[in-house]
Amino acid sequence: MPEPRYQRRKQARPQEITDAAFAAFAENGYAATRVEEVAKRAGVSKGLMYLYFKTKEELFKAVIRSVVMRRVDALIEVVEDTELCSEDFMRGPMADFMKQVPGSPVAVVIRLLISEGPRHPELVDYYYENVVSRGLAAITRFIDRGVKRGEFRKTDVSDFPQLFLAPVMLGMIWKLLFAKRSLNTDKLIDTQIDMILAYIKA
Amino acid sequence: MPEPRYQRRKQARPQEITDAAFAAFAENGYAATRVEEVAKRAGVSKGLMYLYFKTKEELFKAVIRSVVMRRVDALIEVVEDTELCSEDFMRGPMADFMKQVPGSPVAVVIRLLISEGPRHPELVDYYYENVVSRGLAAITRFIDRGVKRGEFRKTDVSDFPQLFLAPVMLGMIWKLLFAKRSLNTDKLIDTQIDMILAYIKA
DNA sequence: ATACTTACTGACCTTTCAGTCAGTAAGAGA
DNA sequence: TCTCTTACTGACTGAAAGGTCAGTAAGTAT
Repeated sequence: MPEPRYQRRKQARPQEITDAAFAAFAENGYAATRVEEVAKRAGVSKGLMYLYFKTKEELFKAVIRSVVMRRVDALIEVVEDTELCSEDFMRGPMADFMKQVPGSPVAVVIRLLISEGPRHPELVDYYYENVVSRGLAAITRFIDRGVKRGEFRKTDVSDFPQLFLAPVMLGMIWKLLFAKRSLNTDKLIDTQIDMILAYIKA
Repeated sequence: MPEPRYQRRKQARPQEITDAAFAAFAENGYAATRVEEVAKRAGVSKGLMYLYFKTKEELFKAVIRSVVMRRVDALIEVVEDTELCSEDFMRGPMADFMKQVPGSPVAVVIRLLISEGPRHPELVDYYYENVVSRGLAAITRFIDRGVKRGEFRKTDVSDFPQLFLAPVMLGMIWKLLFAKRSLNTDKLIDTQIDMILAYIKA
């Protein structure tokens, strides 16, 4: 009794392929990754790829979307539900969240968007609407709440929630490019938070 | 008397080709740019490309190096030669320098390095040694000088000159990806400088 | 003018890879 | 057990693009 050459798994395939593609794109980028390589990683034939995704580009979009889907709401929920005072929240859960981004799949998505984004504007829009925009809005709400509570002064910081992202972004890029020149991303983020607090505390 | 079909310009060619390649890579990225396209922009035949650069990859490296060469020393000189007090310097020349980076060729180089860097480690090293490392060192010296003069307190900021780069980096990425969602990069940078100053002033 | 060197051209070769499709076998249904 | 459906395979195709090279003509020396 010969063991079957393959199993039919219509339901599970898309995820499996998407995951394999994510790993491959993460290592080599979009252009340099061959569809056949992804197929191999997914334990599937090249032909099957085209049953589930019409083109390589469709696959790419699916990968981005699948990563985005998974962990958009983490920060937002935490921000809205906390009972800590604003300073403790920033130094605690928010700092933790920020520190964990540079090593996460988000970093890979950013890299892919930087490389391929200009030729996939709808994808960039999608990412902006679903991640960036909502994340920034959450931060702004948090700051304004602090102001309303009398914990923070009214400052420019409400208009530039990007000040929170900046060290995270830098940490990400640093890790991608200069992995071997170590940078203490955690401490960098802590210092930025110290600075912001010193600046806005009432 | 027919006008000549081409001119011989052995001396000038490399620059011309490099410039054309920079423009093409800036628009479409490395992988999506055809060598023939670069040749066309440079007003040259495809064959000639391979007389001056052995492979497309060599051309890529030459492009990065040529951009890096041109304007490394701008910041560093200014930092060393100024006679302003530290705060005025940060709000003046330093801020100006930072604001002008996101729209400069440096941004393109960063984008190319993020996309292609992982497969060209020597190039990343080259960039790190010649730009990043020297830039950071200059900032650190500047901060330490301020401390020595009694203008600044001794803080973590000396260890994280990246705090100055962070908003610049974010501004760059933002411009590359979200060009149409405007962000006032200048004000973002000013605010970061305000924060840093508030944090470190003696 | 003439001969000579070499920067330059452009047609061609070769490889690579996205995308196709005729055929195969897993597994559900009767 | 014997269909019958369809998820799946893998050899193939066509095109795009990196790289080559025999030939041409711009410029130089005599």
